[in-house]
Order: sequence, then structure tokens, then C-alpha cells
Amino acid sequence: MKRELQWRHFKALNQLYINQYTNAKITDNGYIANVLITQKKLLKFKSGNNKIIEATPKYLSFYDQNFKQDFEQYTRFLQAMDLEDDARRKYTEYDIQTLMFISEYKDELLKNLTTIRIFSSEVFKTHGSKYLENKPGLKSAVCKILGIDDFPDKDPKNHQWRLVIDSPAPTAIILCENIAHLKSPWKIRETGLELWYVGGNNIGIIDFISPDKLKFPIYYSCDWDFHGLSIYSRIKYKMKQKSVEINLLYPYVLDLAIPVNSDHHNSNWNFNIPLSGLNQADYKEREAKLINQLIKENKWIEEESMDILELFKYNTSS
DNA sequence: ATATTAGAAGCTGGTGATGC
DNA sequence: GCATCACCAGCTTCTAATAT
Repeated sequence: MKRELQWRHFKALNQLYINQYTNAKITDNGYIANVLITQKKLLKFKSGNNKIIEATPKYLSFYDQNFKQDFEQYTRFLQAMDLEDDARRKYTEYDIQTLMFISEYKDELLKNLTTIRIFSSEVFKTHGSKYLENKPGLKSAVCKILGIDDFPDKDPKNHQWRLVIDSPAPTAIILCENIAHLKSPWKIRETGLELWYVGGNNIGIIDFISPDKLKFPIYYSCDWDFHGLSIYSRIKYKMKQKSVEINLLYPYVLDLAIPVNSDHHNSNWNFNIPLSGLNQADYKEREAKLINQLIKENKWIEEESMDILELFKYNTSS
């Protein structure tokens, strides 16, 4: 079960680590209630008082392994940015990681700052275009990090961000439709992979890849929906003109497919034309087969739901 | 350890405007 | 006419501070 913790949950878990007890209300969280309390029995209610939660001895080592580093990293970040770090802030872990991402790429994001809607849908991808404006607390944190009072009313004419995880000694380059995989750069840096964000009509950025890097194998990681795959076709064409080959990363598990009409997803298949109108020649046999299957079931596979390193390994080991 | 309180933030649901 | 959206006020939830 994936942990989906808010900041107050992190604070309370840390309190349990330091004091072995807390009276914070954290059983509303499924991961804490089901996994930490019921399943693993690392935490329990104080006998005779169900308002207080106590830690068991085993909890301490579990916290060491699973939470300590993350919590310290997040706390250091919030303090460094001069953001409130008390438990009333309703940041989720995803929010904090995204704020760290924004801070990392601040200069580049500021160069071509978009409207709050576009910014939200690209940077807070899975939560949609109105996520940020509906959360004043989070929005002010973003503005503070960027050093702005508000977002512009209009998009810049040429909205391109050079968002890249550079590698000093790259062995392969992966172009990513979404920034999700760029949000944990420390995991990528050790691997020799270089990640480039090419989503949101950002494919002009390919021209900035230095020619000596184009000799490495180049892959494309995307949502397997009509939008993501049609960008692949455009990139493939662009690369062909440079005589460079690019390959699509094929999902390592197919049961991650979810219905096309899920929340904040806005890319539909066209059932009336073959392969939804995608250029058949751009796809290998098994790729076309998967696309046809997704069209038939009216589903898509979200890039973010896969681990990029596993995805890469799956596609390169044979 | 427990109870009380204030402040902050999000949620909810009504309202009116806008667009198809 | 129906659906969607922005806006706003009032309500709820939660923490932190303080007192007992």
C-alpha cells in the first residue's frame, strides 16, 4: 500500500519517534491505520485512552529505515525556504516534493513563467490545472519560492523549459513527457541516465541537446494515451531529420492501465480510425498491439505510475 | 495528562454568471 | 434549458499554546 501522508502525519510520526507517543489525530490516514497500526502493529493506542498513540520498540527501527531521512530532508527544505513547517500546513508529501522540484529548477521556470493553470497542470500534473489556485496555502509557498507576487495572466509566446537531470557521464538519454521522474533527481544521478523534459509542447528543447550526446541511445517515456503517443511521433520525425533513432519505453506491467475518463485526464482515443490516427509506421508490432488493446478497452497507462529505472531496465535487458 | 481555546486552512453548498 | 464555473460565507477540522 502506497503511503499518502500529509505533513501533519509526518510531524506526528516524528513525534512518535522522539517521544514514543503523540496525541495528534492521525488514524484518518489509511496507511497509518491499516499498515502501521493494524497490519504491522508498530503503533498502538494507549490502553484506556484512544486519544493517544504510542510507539512500540520495533517502530523505532522502522522509522529509521522508512521515514527519518525523508522527514529530515523535508524539514531542512521548508526551513531553508523560510516556509512554515508546523503541522497545520496541509502539504502532502507530493506537494513538498514538487516544491523541492520548483526550487531546484526555479531559474528555468521563471524565464518563461506561464499562467497558474498551465503551471499547475504541468508541475502538479496528476492533480489537474486548478489544483494550485484552489490551494492558497500551497500557492503562496510556490510564489515565495519563485520570488513572485502572482502568476502572469498570459502565457509567454514561446514556452519552453530546459528541465534536465544532467549526467556527467551519460550512457543513455530518456526524454520524458511528464516531470514526474525528474522529481527525485538523487535517484537518477547515480545511474548514468540523463533525463530531459519534453512535455507541454516543449519538444523544441531537443535542439539544445548537444550533438555529441545524440550518439547515446535515446528513449522516450510517456503516458500511453493519444496525446503522449502523438508527441512521440512528432519527436521521432524531428529526430529522423537529425538521423537519430529514438525508441519508445514499453510498460513493464500492463495492468496499470486505467480508464480514459479518470480525473484530470484529457486525452481520448478516436475509435473511428485505425490506431486512433497515429502513424502506424512509428510503432513496432508489440507497441501497436498494446495501443490497439488500450483503444479497445478505452484505457491509458500513466507514465508516473511506473518506476523509471525499472522501466529502463525492462526495455534494455534482453 | 487532560481540557480549553484561538487561529489557520480546507471543505461545502448556495448564488449568480457564463457558455453551449 | 442545462451544465459548468467562480465566488463567498459559514462550517469543520486540526494544531499549538495555555491553563489546570
